[in-house]
Amino acid sequence: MASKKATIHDIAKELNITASTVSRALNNNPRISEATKKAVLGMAKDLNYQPNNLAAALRKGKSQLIGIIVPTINRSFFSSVIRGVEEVANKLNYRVIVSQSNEDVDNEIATLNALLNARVDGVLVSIGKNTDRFEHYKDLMERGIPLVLFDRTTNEVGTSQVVIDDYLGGYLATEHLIKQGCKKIVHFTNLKQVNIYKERYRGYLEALRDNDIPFDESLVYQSDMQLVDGRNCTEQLLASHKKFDAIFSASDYAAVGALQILKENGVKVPEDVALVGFSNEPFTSFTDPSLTTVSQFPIEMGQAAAESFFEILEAKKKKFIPQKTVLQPELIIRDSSLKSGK
Amino acid sequence: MASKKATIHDIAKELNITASTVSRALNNNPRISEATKKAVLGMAKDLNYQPNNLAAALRKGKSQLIGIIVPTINRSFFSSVIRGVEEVANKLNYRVIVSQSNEDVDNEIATLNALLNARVDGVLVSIGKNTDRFEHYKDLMERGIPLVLFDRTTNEVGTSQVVIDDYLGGYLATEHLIKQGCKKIVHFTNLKQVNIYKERYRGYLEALRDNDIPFDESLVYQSDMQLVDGRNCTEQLLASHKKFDAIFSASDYAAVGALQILKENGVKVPEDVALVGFSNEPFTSFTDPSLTTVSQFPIEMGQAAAESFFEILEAKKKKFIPQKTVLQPELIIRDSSLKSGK
DNA sequence: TTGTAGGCGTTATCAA
DNA sequence: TTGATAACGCCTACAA
Repeated sequence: MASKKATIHDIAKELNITASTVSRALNNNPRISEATKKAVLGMAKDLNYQPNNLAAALRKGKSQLIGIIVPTINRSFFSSVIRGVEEVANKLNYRVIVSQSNEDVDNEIATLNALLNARVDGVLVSIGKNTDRFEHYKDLMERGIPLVLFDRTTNEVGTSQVVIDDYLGGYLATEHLIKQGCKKIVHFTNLKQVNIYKERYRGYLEALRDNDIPFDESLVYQSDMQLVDGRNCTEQLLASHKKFDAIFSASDYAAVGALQILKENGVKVPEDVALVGFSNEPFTSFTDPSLTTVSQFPIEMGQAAAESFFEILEAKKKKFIPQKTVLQPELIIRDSSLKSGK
Repeated sequence: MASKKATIHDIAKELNITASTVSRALNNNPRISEATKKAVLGMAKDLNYQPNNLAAALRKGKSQLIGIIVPTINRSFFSSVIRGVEEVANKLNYRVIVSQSNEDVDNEIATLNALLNARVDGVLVSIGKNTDRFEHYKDLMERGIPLVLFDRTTNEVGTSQVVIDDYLGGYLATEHLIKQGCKKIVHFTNLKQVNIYKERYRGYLEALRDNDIPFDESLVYQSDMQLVDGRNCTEQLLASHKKFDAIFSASDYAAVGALQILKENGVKVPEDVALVGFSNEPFTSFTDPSLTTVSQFPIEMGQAAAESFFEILEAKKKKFIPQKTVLQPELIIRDSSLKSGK
């Protein structure tokens, strides 16, 4: 008896009641007797009833779907964030649709529209590196669709954000290197793009100042912060014959690139040069030496983003004041920065 | 003028035509004049019309949504597969919903039901390690809902599958080690669970036989194949004082664990022991030495899975014969297995 | 080529 | 506590 799917009408017919009653029974509506409720639930099971969320969504004007846009899903950090969102969302009977922008603004807009067409109830976004237009997000706000930005955010759109304290992360990393006795600390960063790097840089500067270490601008290298960029910057660094005893890279990928070049050139890590990355990508514990880095607690970030989303949803009718949730990062100390020996 | 969302009725009203005409214009129905079509498209743009896919889905009985279930999203391999699926799906105006089973059967069933409630048009699944029941998938088949299994599959459910030739992968890896002069090749595997490991093991055996290398069962170590398992197995291996000159680990994670223990014990890789992993996880190019491994072309696998899905969808009315798509793996040779020196 | 009418499955409103 | 009715936005026979 596969036949067709059972609907609330089928249940109603069997029980000689109406669909509205069935609907109420199924939705824990208080205006229903225990007896009929029990009967309905039993019949629902018998008929293997599966609610059609689509119909409910159409009627209610909400889909129980949350859209997430990330630059790329293929990155431990982002997939962990997604996982965090799912954990919270699933508990509240929401599902998650994921799309990638591939760091492209047009793609970001297209994918956003696709999500809207799928009638998501709201969108969580980590904006792409090159995104310089935000009209599509402002539109969203005007249309009253909940929007939460996480990790890579902007203040241009007046909505809730979830970030880690990148400033603190940069500070902790730099301070740690200073405590290891480092005085000439190179910094790899990318100040032209998203805020997160600027904040980490600010932490770096502040830690230097607090410890009376003179800032040397020539020790700051800017790039796209991929592995290959870390390699290139380190090669330039070595070729320049500048003195340095540490590198704080605002990206784990660039840090690994640095590690490779240093080793290839016989520079010992951490003995000659201490090294710290940022993000706690899984591979940082696999390198030799393992890489000191800063954990951003991606799962917690996802959870916080989801919670922010639901807060907006709750507050929809009242006026809502956008919140900025700031998570604390943690320095994960591994071998690449431990001068004190084993 | 934010007001409410425009519907086809709004467009119709503006143009003094009916909603059905608008619908036809919007859906490239041939029964429409070029003139009205142009007018409708123009007005749609003016009113910033966004189609309500929900309503269309309800009416048509299909949602343009594909559900994907993976053991964990936080794994380069799986997230790349998802990306591959997205590429194909998005082109055909389908969206993707992702869920994780976390390697748990009950979770797998729950998540499957959630996807069905979201009225996905079909499901792509990589089954969990511990999944030993398949009724929920058989149900799916009976209900005529397209199902495609990928990577971790089973033959218990008569549906299309997409896998790589794990046997060939195991063969290539082992053969490569033999060509490097290795004769005592340890194998890390997990034969109690999913097929993929059995196939890799079969490739290992066959390569040994083809090259007249005697098989020594005591060189096969079984575990859960995580990093820590690789460490444990390698410690046991060293403690046993067996002679060996290579390790072929059916998982990159276990291979990295092996690499760590070997180095900690002063065993040189590749000079003393050559090492090959499996999956081409990104970190395999970051280790020192970089890790020889087998690429499974996850993006291509995702694309193939999506294509299989659409084939089933197309053929829905006719009888459909399940297909097994087998992708060819590729050996990625890096430093960890190159005895011939730099 | 266009219009009419009905319904996809559910829920909200009103009345009983 | 339950029933009747309409509506969410769209698509599709069928009729014109």
